Amino acid sequence: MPDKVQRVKGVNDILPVEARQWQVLEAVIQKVMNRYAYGEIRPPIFEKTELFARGVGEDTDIVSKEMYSFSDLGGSSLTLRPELTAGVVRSYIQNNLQQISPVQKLWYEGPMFRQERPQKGRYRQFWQFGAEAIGSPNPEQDVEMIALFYAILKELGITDSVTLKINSVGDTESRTAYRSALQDYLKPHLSELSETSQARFESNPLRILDSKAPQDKELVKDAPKIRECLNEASANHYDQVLSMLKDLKIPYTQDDLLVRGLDYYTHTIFEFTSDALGAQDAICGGGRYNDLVKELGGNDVPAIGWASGIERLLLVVEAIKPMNTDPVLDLYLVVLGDELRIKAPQLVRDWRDQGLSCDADALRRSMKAQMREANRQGARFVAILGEDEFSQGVVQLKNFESGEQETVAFDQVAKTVLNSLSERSEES
RNA sequence: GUGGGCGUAGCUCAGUUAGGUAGAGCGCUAGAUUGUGGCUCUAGUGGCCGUGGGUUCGAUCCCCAUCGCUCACCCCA
Repeated sequence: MPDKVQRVKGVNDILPVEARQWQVLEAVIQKVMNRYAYGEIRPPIFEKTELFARGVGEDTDIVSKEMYSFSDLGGSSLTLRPELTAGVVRSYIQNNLQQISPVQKLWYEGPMFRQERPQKGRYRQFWQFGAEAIGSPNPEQDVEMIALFYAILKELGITDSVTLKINSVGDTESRTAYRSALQDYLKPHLSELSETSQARFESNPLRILDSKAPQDKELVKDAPKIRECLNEASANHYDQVLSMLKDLKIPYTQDDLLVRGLDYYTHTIFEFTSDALGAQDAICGGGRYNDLVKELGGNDVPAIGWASGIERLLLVVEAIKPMNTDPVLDLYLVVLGDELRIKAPQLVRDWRDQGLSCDADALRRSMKAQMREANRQGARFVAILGEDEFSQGVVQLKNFESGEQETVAFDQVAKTVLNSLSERSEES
């Protein structure tokens, strides 16, 4: 026998049982995005490698070591998207969306690809949904963005196990000032820092703040705070964001050490983490990126966005508020006697056309086996068809919950089932 | 890329104290009930014990390699 072909490392199959959870989550996402007036955008799965190099940043981990890049037949270097902000911005610029409206509120959902070592809640193909609001420089836009994700958490019933961490890196002037202040503070202790942090001292000193090396943490405790270096405009922006979050009663933790890994952030940055997860506890991350549109060749347009990992979010849901994903079927047709089997397709087709979820056995199994199958599929009704019933154009319609059974004509079956089901849902 | 743990039935796992070619529960199939599911009872199906090599009369067990899974580091969703 030939070897079984195995799936690629770090990816997974979403089987029907799990897919039902995904469908519920996706329905929640779509509903909330509609309420917040965000429109869906579906950029391609792959882009020119250059887009991510310029958009995400050459020095980031994502670009320097995690991308799935390849050459196509024409010799272009292409890359499976490792995140989608760069793709959305590219699309915004290329399609002149600014001309349609000065503010574009967009959302997306789809698979992303990063070649990292897999672990719990981190996969090489993973799904993100996210939102980007391009056009407004104002703090109310920041707050709406955060409220948007918070609303999704609320719908899922998991706000209690989630923490919002927030910080500001300010505008370019503030960040430059802070960079020097931080370097001045760290310089005398340079040799005490971890190897990676020493390497970052010149290239990206802010990242030393979120280092997990014990010696770095010790030093960083007394380092100057970004907040203290914000210029007036940046400080005002941030204060207003926090004040509006209080108005909306969205709890947050001000985190002076929060510095996100991507190069493009300015002003507000935030992260939602969950205590229901292991080491990979971030379920949503985002922030303002006022310079990215310009850097990718567009006009000088401010923007803010976030992205959330679906696999991780579902892990939290499963731990905190599991969904009921038992299968449900309106009607199962049980046929007795092989001569009648050929009548089944037309009957179930008609009932399906009339709006029932309906199934029938195609293995010519015994009645007992068909009844068991109906039970397995969560059938709420079973229609039993034998010789006598067929000659009279009727079925025995059995309510699978109560066990009650009545004789119903073929063309009345769907109506009877639908009436009964709608009565039941009104009661509950 | 670095380190730890683990690969035995579709799933969760036991087991070989010290090497003699394997078990349970769940699931699946069927019967008890020849036209009535769920509960119960009974029986059955199902495994080159991840793969390759070595030691041995003999390896699922010991040794080596390899692949895979998993957790953590780095970083991130």
